[in-house]
Amino acid sequence: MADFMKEGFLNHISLDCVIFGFHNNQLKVLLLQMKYSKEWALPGGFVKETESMEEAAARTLEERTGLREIFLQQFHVFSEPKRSKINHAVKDLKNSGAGPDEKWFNQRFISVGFYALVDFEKATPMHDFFSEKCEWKALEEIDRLMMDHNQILDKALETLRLQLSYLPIGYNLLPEKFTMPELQKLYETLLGRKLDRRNFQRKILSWKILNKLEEQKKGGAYKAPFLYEFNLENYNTALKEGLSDPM
Amino acid sequence: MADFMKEGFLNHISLDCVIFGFHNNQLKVLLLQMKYSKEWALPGGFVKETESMEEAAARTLEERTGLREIFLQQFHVFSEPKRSKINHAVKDLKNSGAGPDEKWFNQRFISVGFYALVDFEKATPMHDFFSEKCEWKALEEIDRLMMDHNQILDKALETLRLQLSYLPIGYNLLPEKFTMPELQKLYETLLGRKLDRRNFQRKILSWKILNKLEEQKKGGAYKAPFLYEFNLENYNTALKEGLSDPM
DNA sequence: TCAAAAGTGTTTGGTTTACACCCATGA
DNA sequence: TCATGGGTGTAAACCAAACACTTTTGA
Repeated sequence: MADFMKEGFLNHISLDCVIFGFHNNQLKVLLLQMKYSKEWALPGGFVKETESMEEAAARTLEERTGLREIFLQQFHVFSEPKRSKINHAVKDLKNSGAGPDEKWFNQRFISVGFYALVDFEKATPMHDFFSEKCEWKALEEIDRLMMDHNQILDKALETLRLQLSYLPIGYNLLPEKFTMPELQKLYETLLGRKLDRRNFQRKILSWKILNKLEEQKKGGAYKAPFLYEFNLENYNTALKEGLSDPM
Repeated sequence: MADFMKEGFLNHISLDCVIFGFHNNQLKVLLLQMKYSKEWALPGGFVKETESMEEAAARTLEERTGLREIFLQQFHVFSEPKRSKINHAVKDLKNSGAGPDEKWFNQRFISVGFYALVDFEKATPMHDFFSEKCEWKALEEIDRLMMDHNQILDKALETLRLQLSYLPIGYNLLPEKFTMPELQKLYETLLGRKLDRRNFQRKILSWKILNKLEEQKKGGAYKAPFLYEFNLENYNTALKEGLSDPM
């Protein structure tokens, strides 16, 4: 493990991933708990000499979740010289006797933030060499994170909310088939407020990114809601061209 | 000049600035012409060990224009491993006998793109050590740029257009006092389409970011338009909080 | 048969778009 | 005096927000 410290990875450059999932009507984020300090942190990674940032982020995402071909987007660069000391000094590896890692982690990193939207059910959380746990945490239960990771998370959320108005969201966050109330819950959770059922449905349907299917949910009590799936062709078009135009 | 090659600057990390100005009803961009290859390029820079990316970008902007306290914002990271070879190999410094610079420029750079909006009249274009000219170019007259700088410029424009719908724009791009038709021309140029005079005025005024002044323009033929200035207090509030909310 | 959730349509109000007339100025 | 650009108001169209009734289901 220690050999990547010297060869093959670019100095000074890292990335952090804010991986969002949706479960039990809650927005969740995948976090790692570090081995020594027990601090919680966003999954991060470094960039190989042959990779673009996007490829490095996709690799990191795959290493932590097993997932590929995921919506993954850079949203901000975090570059304060003291950013590694923002919450408290990194007691973790620096004082852990980790040996050759120490030099690597002691350098200054400029980190590119990425966010990803993944299917909670399909992800298999896997921790890395420096952490002992990898878990989904609901937004509300997230407290202090390592370094400036709280800021990174906040910025990711802010970006996600902004994108909600001009990009389709939901594919990768929801299972293949889902109901309109489920999709609405997702939007409500992301926006942090209630939406009108009927107006929501009208608006979403006007985007033509859904295919309506048959009935469902013997499991659920009360009237069975219809199932929908994303119309990937239209969905991807909307991803490229946006849902509405400015001004 | 050559000493920064080794000490004080971070390896692998650079920044490029897309500096927009507005003059003669045209959107212009500040470009450098390189000494040897004669290629045109965006002004770029590197990051000192003690600087954030934002500070490095502000320094670069000041070095090329003499301006400080300018609207300056990161918009994307360009990280393709081969990005320096996208238009054609950098014949420039690599084959120029520049000596110690050669190693520095031959490394792979991950570049953070920034864009700035500046007052054309106040800027004093100054070229750097590697270039022989620094000039404003209207968008239409910009042809082939060095490396991936065409992509960087395109992405900057795209970002600027998006921001137009939720951020106030114009302060720093226009002189202190300006007329409504001038502001409209700016918007039309940025958006690339004509807008209705009356609707435009109503919309802008509803944002409460302008102060109306007295008459003007003995210089101009025909009816003299009113002058406006930005109401900085409201302008800055709008910058922070946005002009409209999504969904 | 009732409570809770889901399906659907209509009314209303605000915003955006389209459009026309008058005024000031220099040629 | 006329062509050009600038100032202003109003009607129509469109979209978003508010809202109510019916259906289904399990208890």
